[in-house]
Amino acid sequence: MTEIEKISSEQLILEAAEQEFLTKGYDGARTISIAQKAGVTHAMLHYYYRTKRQLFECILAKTISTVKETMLAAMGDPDMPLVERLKDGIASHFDHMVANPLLPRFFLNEIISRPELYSLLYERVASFIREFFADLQSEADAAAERGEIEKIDIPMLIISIMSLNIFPFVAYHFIEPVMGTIIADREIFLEERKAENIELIMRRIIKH
Amino acid sequence: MTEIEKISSEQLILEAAEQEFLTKGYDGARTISIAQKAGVTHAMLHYYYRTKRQLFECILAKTISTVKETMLAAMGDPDMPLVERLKDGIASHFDHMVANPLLPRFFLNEIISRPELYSLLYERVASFIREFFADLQSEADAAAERGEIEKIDIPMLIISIMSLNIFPFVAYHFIEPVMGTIIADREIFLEERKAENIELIMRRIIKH
DNA sequence: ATTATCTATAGATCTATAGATAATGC
DNA sequence: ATTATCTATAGATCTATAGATAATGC
Repeated sequence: MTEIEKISSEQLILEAAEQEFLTKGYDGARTISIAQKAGVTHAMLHYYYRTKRQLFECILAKTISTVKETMLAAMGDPDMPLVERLKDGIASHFDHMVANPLLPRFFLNEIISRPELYSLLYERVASFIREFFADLQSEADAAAERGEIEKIDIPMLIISIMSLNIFPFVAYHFIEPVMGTIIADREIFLEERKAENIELIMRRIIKH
Repeated sequence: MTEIEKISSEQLILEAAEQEFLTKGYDGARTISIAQKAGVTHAMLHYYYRTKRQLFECILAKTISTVKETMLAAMGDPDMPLVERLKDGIASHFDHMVANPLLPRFFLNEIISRPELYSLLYERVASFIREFFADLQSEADAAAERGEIEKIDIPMLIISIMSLNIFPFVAYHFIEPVMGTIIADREIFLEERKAENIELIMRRIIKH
């Protein structure tokens, strides 16, 4: 067999499952559809992953590690000056959204709205998020003290950044037709949107 | 019977269905759960609404009219000066979110991700949204001409406002633990959040 | 006489498994 | 000998309906 044909059924099922779960959610996903997409019989799915739930958890694990990478990227470089660091973090975070446009909706629906899953995730990231916030806040306080920026509340600022960066991907289907020709080219729109988000946050913190 | 007991089964089912569909979505909703919540036998649900789908469409109609009201409120008073009008519109929109916190997620998931439902809704609101945008844009251009505000692109500004106002409700369960004590009191947080969103948009358009 | 409600069950749809058969790696 | 795959079907879960019975408004 050539290398190209060598993609295992196990892998094909995983990829099909990712697409199915990310677009339809756990409840809406069908194991039969996954098997069809993967081009294998339905029984194979159970052979490799036993249950729909276990297959879902494999996808879940993938998304959680992607989200962690995104969070890390969004933290920017601690050695940069605060304002540059923020610009950089916002841009990186936005780029991660572009690379994984289906993740936000999936994540908000399947993890956050299920207390058992969410508390599990939360335990893993809580401490390092708190550290990150404390770090940023002290830098922000120092910069404000020096008169470089407005006095800002970091948690509030982060919520603003997340709102601006994530919402367009959760609501893209809504935005697209309403905005009309402005969104004719998705790539151009996303570049403009990224710049706009940075502009908004910069104007919020720069002294006037 | 007293007035209090007089709530019809038909109405009880509708209310239970609203809660079920809004929290679990169409796929996750169970007609049995709805009947249990309503305190009637399962057969009653089919007696009044025939199918799960038809019951869902009743709820859908309610949410669509609520969303329309929200949009109208968000447009603010056309007779006000632009800056005041925007402040007012943002605040009204946010208040509508507070009053209907489950709607954004439901709307984004159940309507926007289903092309057939979305195109139906879109046809109804497209024209009056376009009018609204054109109106705002010409006012914004005039104000920019007079040097009162920055030159702004209205569709982009609206996306920013929607992102900021809607995201906290889609992601509240995520925000709550991450932000920790800041969100100890939901009402206070939401008031602060509303003020912050207005501040962000104002700083974006005011000349510096 | 019409409307509302209940019990019991059919029907439809998915997930999961059993058991036989084919393919593969030592 | 183990791993992969297929067919056929069991099992579980929901939605929907049939048909009998009770409540209600003229």
